Amino acid sequence: MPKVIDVEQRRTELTEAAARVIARAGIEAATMREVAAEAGWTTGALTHYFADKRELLLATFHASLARRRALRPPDTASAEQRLRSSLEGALPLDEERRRHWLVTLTCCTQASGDPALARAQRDAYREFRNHVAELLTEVGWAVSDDARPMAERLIAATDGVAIQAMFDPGSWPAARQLATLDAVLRPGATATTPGY
Amino acid sequence: MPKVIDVEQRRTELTEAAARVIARAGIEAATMREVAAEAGWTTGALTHYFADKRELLLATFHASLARRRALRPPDTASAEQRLRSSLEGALPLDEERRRHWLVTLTCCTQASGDPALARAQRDAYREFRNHVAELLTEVGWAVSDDARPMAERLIAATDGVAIQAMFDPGSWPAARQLATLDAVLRPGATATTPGY
Amino acid sequence: MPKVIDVEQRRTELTEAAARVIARAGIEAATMREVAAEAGWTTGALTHYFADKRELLLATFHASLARRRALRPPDTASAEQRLRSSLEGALPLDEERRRHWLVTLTCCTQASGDPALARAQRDAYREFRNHVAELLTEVGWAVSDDARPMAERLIAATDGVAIQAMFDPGSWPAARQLATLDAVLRPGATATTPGY
Amino acid sequence: MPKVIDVEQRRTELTEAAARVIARAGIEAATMREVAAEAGWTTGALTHYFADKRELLLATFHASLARRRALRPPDTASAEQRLRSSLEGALPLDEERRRHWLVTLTCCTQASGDPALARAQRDAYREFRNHVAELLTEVGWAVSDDARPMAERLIAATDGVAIQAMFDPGSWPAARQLATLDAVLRPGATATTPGY
DNA sequence: TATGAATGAGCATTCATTCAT
DNA sequence: AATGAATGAATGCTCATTCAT
Repeated sequence: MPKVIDVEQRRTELTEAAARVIARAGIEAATMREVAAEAGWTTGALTHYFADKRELLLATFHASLARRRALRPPDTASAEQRLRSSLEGALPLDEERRRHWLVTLTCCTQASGDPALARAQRDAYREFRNHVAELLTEVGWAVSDDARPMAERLIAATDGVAIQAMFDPGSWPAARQLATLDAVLRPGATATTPGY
Repeated sequence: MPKVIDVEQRRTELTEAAARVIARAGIEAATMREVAAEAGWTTGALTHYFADKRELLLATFHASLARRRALRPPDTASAEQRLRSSLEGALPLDEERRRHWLVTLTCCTQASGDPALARAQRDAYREFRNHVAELLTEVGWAVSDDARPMAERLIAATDGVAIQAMFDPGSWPAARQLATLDAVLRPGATATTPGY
Repeated sequence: MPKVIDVEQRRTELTEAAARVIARAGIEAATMREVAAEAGWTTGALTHYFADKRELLLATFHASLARRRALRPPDTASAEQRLRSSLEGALPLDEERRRHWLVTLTCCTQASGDPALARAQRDAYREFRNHVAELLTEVGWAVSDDARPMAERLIAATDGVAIQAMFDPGSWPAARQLATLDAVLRPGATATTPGY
Repeated sequence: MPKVIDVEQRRTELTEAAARVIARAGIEAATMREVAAEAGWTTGALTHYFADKRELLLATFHASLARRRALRPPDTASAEQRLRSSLEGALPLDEERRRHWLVTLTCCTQASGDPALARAQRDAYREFRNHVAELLTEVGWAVSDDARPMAERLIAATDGVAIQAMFDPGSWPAARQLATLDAVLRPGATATTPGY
């Protein structure tokens, strides 16, 4: 009898290696050889777990898209804590989260030519939006129909900070990203524009 | 006497072809052959205007990054109009602006491994931030030190909508993106969260 | 005690699977994986019975070359019947015989670079020639020195029809191949060319 | 302006190199690298003239199939000479003709899985059969309906010798092949079997 | 005995690049 | 200025083979 292998764990090992390579050097550098080397395997091993490169990349993107969900805190936490935590998961506060943003953005740029990828990306986004909307209702900041647009505004404020932090990491250390998120979440938060 | 060629115009032609290919099929599909074909030239012609592929891509990304600036309305318009117009340039309202977002995001994912690209991207972002801050001062919504953080909040709100529109175009037709931008810009705009 | 396996029978199973693959899709398609799958085994099992691919193919070719001999009718039949039967075995009258011609021809094209194969092929041919010559003597159509050239003419007439049937199966249904063989074998057969 | 190249001649150079490799070491050895090296080029050059390997092999087989026709003597020769010459073209009398038989047989073994190849092979055979039939009529050995079956018998006798010579070259030096063809072509040729 | 995980060499093909024209 | 022939180093992928189980 051959060795017993945990196929799912091995696949995760490999997609995480792929994510690291994509984040470090871009999608063009994510060759089968390079990903295999990053994971500590040979090319041949990769093809045992993924029929071809497309399948490897699709799995890598799916894993990255699913990550926001995976990082959510347990339901035992307060709704407000869970809301903040979900949004923090969308900020490039450390190397790992920065990596996942890079993989997500790479996924986005690849999605143009790949309907399956476009669908995965859209569904992951919608799921996140619904999740935030539910938490807003739970917290009591929104009721029914208000929840979705408010979720969109919150996600916009967060992703907007995230994008700026991706474009200019020097201007956006983690503390500053968090402070900005704080200001956005503080009850009675200042309007985007001063209004009067 | 050799033919007189407008070198800059030819380079622009070629980087725009590259941008179209990148937006349509991703950076991996942006081969010298493909870009040349898209522009209606042969591979050899490309190498007359760009020493190698790296230079072509760098020029393509630079052109895309410079675009927000290029689309700004003339100074004859009112400051408020110019502010709105600058921000609208950052929304994927049509195919062209969607294309430029794809190229910008591709640039971002490539910047990890390319300091020159990272610098270009950071500088373009800062220039945009300063531009928005200046307009906010001009409009009278901000004074001195307030201007930059307010510009960041505005850009966050705009880029955040843009990112959502990139991830889920179906949910974000142009009208809805514009309406969201309107709400953000409206004097006395509602806070992100309901506040009091 | 380990299972008792009929090694020879297993080897035959496997070489027949190899022959089917070669006939169906050519020698290039005859990979270890494909042959194993055709036989209903895994690759690893193949290596228990054949040290490597070369050995498997050699055995496959040997088996195919030996086939004309294997199909001969028992000695109890009349010499004339045995002669006809031997020659019929060299015509692609059905799928199985067509398959064996394909394997034999594949063997022939491989023999150029493989002296062992060339020798096996030559010996099988000579054995067949001697067999036909003996039958011709037994039948009384030839005596001593005449037998071999006459056997060669008979084999030429048969193999020549076989080759035409391989090249253009549509023109050579089994009945027509047999009729041609009949004409060749009929006492007082018409000369190849009309002669006088 | 780039170098002017005779594309057809270059393609011929390359298919002849492919034929040499196939004849020398079999279809499996006919890799792009090996064929390119045989022709004195690099792999990249091959792909300028053939879109892929399939196209190269198809062209190689077509060229080999067309060869019998190419070797025919001019129409100025007597019909009998032309008949003999056409049939001699089908005997592996020298290295070159032996090579073409190997390529033809390889083509035959590959045709099973490739309808285009099967068609090319069948058509080449039929063309040859018609050609021989016409010559038989011209020579006066056959009239109308007799021509085709007689052509088939002649081709069978020739191809049959050819196959035996391919299987056992040691037994079939050129002189012996020619002598056998002589006997077949001699007016009043001895019947295949002794008859009465 | 038989499996299938793993290897690493080799395959067809694509690519950026060079260069004679 | 522009071409496209030619190069040779990748690339994704397949393969025969090995070996722990």
